[in-house]
Amino acid sequence: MSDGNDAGAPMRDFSRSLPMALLRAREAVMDRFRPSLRDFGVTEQQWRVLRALYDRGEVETGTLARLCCLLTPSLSRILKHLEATGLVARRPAPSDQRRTLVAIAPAGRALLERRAPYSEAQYRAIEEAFGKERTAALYETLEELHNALQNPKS
Amino acid sequence: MSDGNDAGAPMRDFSRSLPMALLRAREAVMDRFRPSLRDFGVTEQQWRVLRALYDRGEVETGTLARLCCLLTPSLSRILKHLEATGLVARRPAPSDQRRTLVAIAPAGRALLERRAPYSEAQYRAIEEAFGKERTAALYETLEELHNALQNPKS
DNA sequence: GCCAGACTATTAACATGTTAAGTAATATTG
DNA sequence: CAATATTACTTAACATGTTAATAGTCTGGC
Repeated sequence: MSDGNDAGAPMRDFSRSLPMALLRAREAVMDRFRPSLRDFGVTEQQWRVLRALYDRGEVETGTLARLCCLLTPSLSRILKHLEATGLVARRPAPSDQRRTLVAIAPAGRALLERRAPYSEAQYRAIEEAFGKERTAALYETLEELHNALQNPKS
Repeated sequence: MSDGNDAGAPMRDFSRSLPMALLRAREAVMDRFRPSLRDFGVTEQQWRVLRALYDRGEVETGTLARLCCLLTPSLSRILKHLEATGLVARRPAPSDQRRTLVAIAPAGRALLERRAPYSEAQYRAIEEAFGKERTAALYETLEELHNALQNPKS
């Protein structure tokens, strides 16, 4: 009885679905951020890309995908859009022509700095509603869950 | 200084993004479930719909959307697909022709019961890797975060 | 009974999630 | 050094996320 072959185990209640619980919590958080994203004309994913580039400078596409939790096909389309609107710039890596380096463009930096205060204001509201210490503890817990599931023991 | 108008506040590090932290954790969890979803030929969202209907019986479309954390346009397409493949059944509500009632079909129930053991096995693996108590505590925390953000205080 | 307004579900349009296939450049092997 | 495998990115195809608009249906005031 090792890999799902136990018809006797009762099915857990749907409310005890870990993916659902994480999704519900995330949606509750995102509801606070979506209005200003919409006002500034960027999607959640486009914002993640700009945000990562702002912190990290010029990075490869693959690295950027990992940083933003995006699959490379999605990122490919997103970068095409961001490049067309002048928010980021792409160039081939000098040492390896397969790789692409991406950097935030001045217009992207400007957009990010204009929206950042609205985002920070929502973070303050969330930490006030849920508690600063509990919020910090949740970050820890989520990272530990992520780490615990990264290295399968078998 | 109430609604984002404080250019002096430093921008938080990208690693301290709550949506990102929740998303990373969720992806780590979903990586455990995706293989069997793929094997059984259903998407994550289709599974959520079948799972909710299995527990709740016949429900209205709007209720189902809330239960599954789906927007109604997405659910509309998903139900069209699930109905075409014979996994669910739809009928107009007798009392109100605007509403649609949805129920799981025998084929849907059968699919769900075939995959459930694989899903439960992954839950056991997750609880073993992360700790049964910590997992239970995380459910609590996520629900409380959700509740804290539901009723804006102002 | 009729009609303006509200409600429910769907459709439309564009962006992303997901998996598979394709393309070009680099690394590896014989 | 040539054939092959590997790597990095893109494209393709289908499903969903998100917002706006549409099409029936119901409710309440008249």
